[in-house]
Amino acid sequence: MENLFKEVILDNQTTLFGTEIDPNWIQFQKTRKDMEGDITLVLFPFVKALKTSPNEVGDAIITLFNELTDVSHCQLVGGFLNVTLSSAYWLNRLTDIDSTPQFGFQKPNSKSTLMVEYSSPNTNKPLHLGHLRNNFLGYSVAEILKANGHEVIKTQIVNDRGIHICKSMLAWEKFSSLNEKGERETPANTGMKGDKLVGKYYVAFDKNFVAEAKLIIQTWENGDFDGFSEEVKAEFQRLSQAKVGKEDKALKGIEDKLLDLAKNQTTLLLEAKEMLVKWEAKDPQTYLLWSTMNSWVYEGFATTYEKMGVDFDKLYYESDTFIIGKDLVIDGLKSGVFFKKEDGSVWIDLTDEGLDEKLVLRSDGTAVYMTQDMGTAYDRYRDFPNLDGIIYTVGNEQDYHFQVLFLVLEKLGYAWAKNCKHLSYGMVDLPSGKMKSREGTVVDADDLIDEIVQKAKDATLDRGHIEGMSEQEVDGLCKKIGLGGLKYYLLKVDPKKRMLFNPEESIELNGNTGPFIQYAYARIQSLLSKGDIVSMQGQVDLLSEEKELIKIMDEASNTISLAAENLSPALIANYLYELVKTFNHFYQNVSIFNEENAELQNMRLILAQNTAFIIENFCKLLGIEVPKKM
RNA sequence: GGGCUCGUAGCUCAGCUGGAUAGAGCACCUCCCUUCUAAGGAGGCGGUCAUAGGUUCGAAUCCUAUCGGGCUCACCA
Repeated sequence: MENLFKEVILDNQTTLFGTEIDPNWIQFQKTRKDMEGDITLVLFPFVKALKTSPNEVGDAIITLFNELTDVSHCQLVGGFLNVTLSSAYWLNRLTDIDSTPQFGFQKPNSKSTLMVEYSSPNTNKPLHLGHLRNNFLGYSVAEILKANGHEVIKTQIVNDRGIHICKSMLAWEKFSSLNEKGERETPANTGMKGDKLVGKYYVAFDKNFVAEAKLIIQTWENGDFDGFSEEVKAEFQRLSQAKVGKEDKALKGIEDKLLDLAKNQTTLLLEAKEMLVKWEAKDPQTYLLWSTMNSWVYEGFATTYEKMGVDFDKLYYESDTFIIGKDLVIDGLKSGVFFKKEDGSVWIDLTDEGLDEKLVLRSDGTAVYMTQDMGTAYDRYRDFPNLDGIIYTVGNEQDYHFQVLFLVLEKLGYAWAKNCKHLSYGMVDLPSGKMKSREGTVVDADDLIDEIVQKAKDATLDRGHIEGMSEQEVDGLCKKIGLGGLKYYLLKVDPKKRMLFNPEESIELNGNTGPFIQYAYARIQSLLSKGDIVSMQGQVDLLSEEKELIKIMDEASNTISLAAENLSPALIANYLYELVKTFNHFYQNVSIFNEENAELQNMRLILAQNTAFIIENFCKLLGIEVPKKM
């Protein structure tokens, strides 16, 4: 309609205004809810340029619009021209929506192949709340892109390499208790989830590591520096001096540095480092231990991913890609993109781009984070030569890293680098503050899901209405409700914003929540089962509630495009909430089964049917399941 | 200190490329279940859109500065 209005105005511009006008003056917006009308034309640009009054311009345009069949009437309110569209127009829109299979989905002409990376955990500890936001975001963005007609490859990069893995391995060898058969703890003989078991030893490493470091500080404080270098001694004395007279934060900062100094002197860290060297040299025993413990973790992750309802098409491992990255560095050295310092370390100079110099290879020739990410990207484009872009779902603490990575790839001459995007998201805070693994304030993903499903079950049993359902059905239902609530809670917030996770609120069933949306869907199903939909003649006058519902449905396809463009499932989530709220209002105020007018009743059923269709499919985009009964 | 980012109701969040009286939910207060599921609906209370300037007919939105929170500037990943 906006295009039609624009066309009509431009066609008659000289007769209307006596002069040509700038098409940009014609600005439309949705009419405010409290005003009568559907589309509003803003008249101020005309007023300013033509030096006339809003009423003069408005009246001229109104005479034009009144001749259009779909316009019911127009109203001028203080510089705004509110146009009310006819019932027939809205009924036609509804018919269009209703007769378009997969309305809003699978848009043509947008076909490209995109890779979406998400999750990318370390293999030394279980998944936590932060991973949940990451996974739900990544999965959802992948689904939204698919709905826009893109080919999508879901992937992750598994951080299976590095000192952190060695720490778990070492701790397991050193601290695992033996059972009566003389075996160390395994998932099989303890029944523990693999990732939890390995995580337990990572924690054990840290505990013993800190204890050893504190002992070392004690010996230093006693003046005993046997076996330590002069540099360490000097640094200890410098820090001890600095402590004098300091309080609170400043004191803690120095004590942390002191602890770090001592940590670097522990035999435990030394042993972990030795293990890493052995691993890089492919020492058979170390390699076996590494692959065994990693396989435990993968099994544990698989369970969690299944519970979360996410999946992947192709996995990448850092243990593979860091080698590719090293080759890229050698090539880049030859072509002059990188340069070598005296100590042998390799760097890239990005000062012209307003960034710093960045290390891409250590002086000992080993790979850093940047090296392997270069390798991973390269590997992906080698596997999928027709890839049009990669979307990295990674926390915003790595904004700088990705800025550099994409720039480095571009400098290496890869044209695809400009199509790489970092889907950056904010941390998840708890009411008690930041999550810190060292302080044990991390919310475990499995625990959280179980807890939330249990709460959903409590609420469901409390409410009743589950007569005739088997215990299995009730469990399945509660899983959908609990997980739906959790996913919606984490997705409804703008990804880039830091968010607060309130455990109480996340399981709330009222208001802007997942269960609210699921409930509306279930209710519609119950309505639909009571009436047959036949056809629509379109001969009725619409109530404002009915128009409102059609209007919001009409925005569906636009919302999917916007969400894909902005990589923001939050747009979908907030739209869904609007739709459901509008439907609830409609449902409460309009009788659907009106025996006096079969035509009206049928149209209302069609409205309900399409609302259900949109809810169901939009929920799919968010990874949320909708139950038919609640 | 440099870069990036955020600051909207008591709390959690919407507010698209500048447009009318700033929008929800939670919490608090009133109402509404003999009509298809009350996990619902209607209404009320609650705002100097961090602050100060600027651009504009018009600013929560754009620009500048300031204040406050976060992230980041590692031969960690």
